[in-house]
Amino acid sequence: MIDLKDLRQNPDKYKAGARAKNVSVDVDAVLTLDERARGAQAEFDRLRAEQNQVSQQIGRAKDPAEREALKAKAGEFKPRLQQLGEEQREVAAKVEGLLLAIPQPPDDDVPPGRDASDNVVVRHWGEPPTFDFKPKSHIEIGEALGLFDFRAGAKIAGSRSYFLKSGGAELHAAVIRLALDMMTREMGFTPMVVPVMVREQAMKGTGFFPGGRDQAYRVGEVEEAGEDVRFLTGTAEVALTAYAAPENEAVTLNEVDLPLKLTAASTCFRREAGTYGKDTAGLYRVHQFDKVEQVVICRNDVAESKRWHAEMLGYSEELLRRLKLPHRVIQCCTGDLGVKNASMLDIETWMPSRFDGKTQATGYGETHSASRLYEFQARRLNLRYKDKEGKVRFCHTLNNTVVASPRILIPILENYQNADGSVTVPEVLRSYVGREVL
RNA sequence: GGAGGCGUGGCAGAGCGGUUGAAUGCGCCGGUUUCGAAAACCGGUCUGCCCGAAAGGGUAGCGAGGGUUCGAAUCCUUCCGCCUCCGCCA
Repeated sequence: MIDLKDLRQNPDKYKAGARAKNVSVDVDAVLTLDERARGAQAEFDRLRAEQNQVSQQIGRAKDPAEREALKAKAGEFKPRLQQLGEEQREVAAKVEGLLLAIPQPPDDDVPPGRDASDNVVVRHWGEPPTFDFKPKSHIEIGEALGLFDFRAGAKIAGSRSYFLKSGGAELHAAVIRLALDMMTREMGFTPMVVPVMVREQAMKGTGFFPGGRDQAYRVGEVEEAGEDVRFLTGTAEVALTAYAAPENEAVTLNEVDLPLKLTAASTCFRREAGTYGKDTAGLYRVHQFDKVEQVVICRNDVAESKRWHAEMLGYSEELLRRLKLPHRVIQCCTGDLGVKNASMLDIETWMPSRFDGKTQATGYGETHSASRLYEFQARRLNLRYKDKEGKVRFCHTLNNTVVASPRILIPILENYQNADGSVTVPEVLRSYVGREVL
């Protein structure tokens, strides 16, 4: 949610922002409607003030006849007030609806571009390995070693489903555990176990709805709101970010409480609607996976947000360095940001099976995504804190993947494969897996 | 699944149709007092929107939404949450 006041003052900023993000919105329509809503509100307030005065006289009046006369007088305000109230409510709801769709303008440091092809490589780490044998894909490796079973997955749960087995399941648990341990023991994040089935309000508040409604699985038998309907989250970001937000208007946080550094491993559910035919084989694009997510809720300070963004990106890079997986950092261009981000950096990890043998860029697959949202989510969630001067302000929120598995198993299996078909377990995972070779 | 109760400011807790943004206590901030502190005393202490340069004023808000009424924290209604008892299941 963007700031309506700011939209009034700087409409061009938001028009340009939407254009840069390839989102079409009618900013002027919002402003026109907003003006109407405020007009109705102002008149309502004025009339109401008059009515209140008369009403208070009724309370004080002793003489019954006088009371009746005053009642009649006060009653005259009613129809007009009702009409104005209705108009105000109606128009305000429309404004709210439109406002939800207006994207957060990209930050100045985001390169302009149409889509993912205009993203900018920021840095590389590690050299893609060369093999003196014909390297296999993770699918071939895993099937040969009995690490997973796609046929059973499809039979039991449909396409894009899988079973992890023995070494595959162990490797999966190991990366999740490694990531959690690093974030909590070394980076000072608070470990959380969070709901993955949430109310619509949490999805809206974190900015996934209304835009991403078709990406979420809905749980519950009844259509009507309030009747046991929940949504499965596609990331722990939803619960972790909404965690600190009160359901009422009350301020819960104080500046000294910030920053909140939260991490959670959670199962993530994604419908992957509109991706038919894309990455259909293997572990790359699946409906259900586990992910360790990091969320930071900090003070309303652009410089601090930027610092955290870089910091959080660094944690994920650190994990990949420990796993010794070659990767590169991508600054997403304006057109690739989505509605809610001010800036987003992805990490892509080397996956030999994706490499076309010619263009190196083809060998990298997305494994991480670090978002900087400023007030966007906090406004929707009403996530606020009291600063040192006692002023109530919206928090800033950020999030980033620490690791998502089984997707991360693709680079692990493919980069660590041996000529004999076995896979060497990365050193940092050995204590978790309990052996050196799969 | 059935029956009942509850939801008020940072916290505790009154109010149950009339000038109540809301008594009282605690906490917090400022002041007086003190060599300093405690205690005591005095004052202040919510948020959104609108008007205003500001001081200030108007309006809305007592879990959330809707309704009744000249007027609602107080009545009705739907939803959300919590608690107690019974049933069911672990």
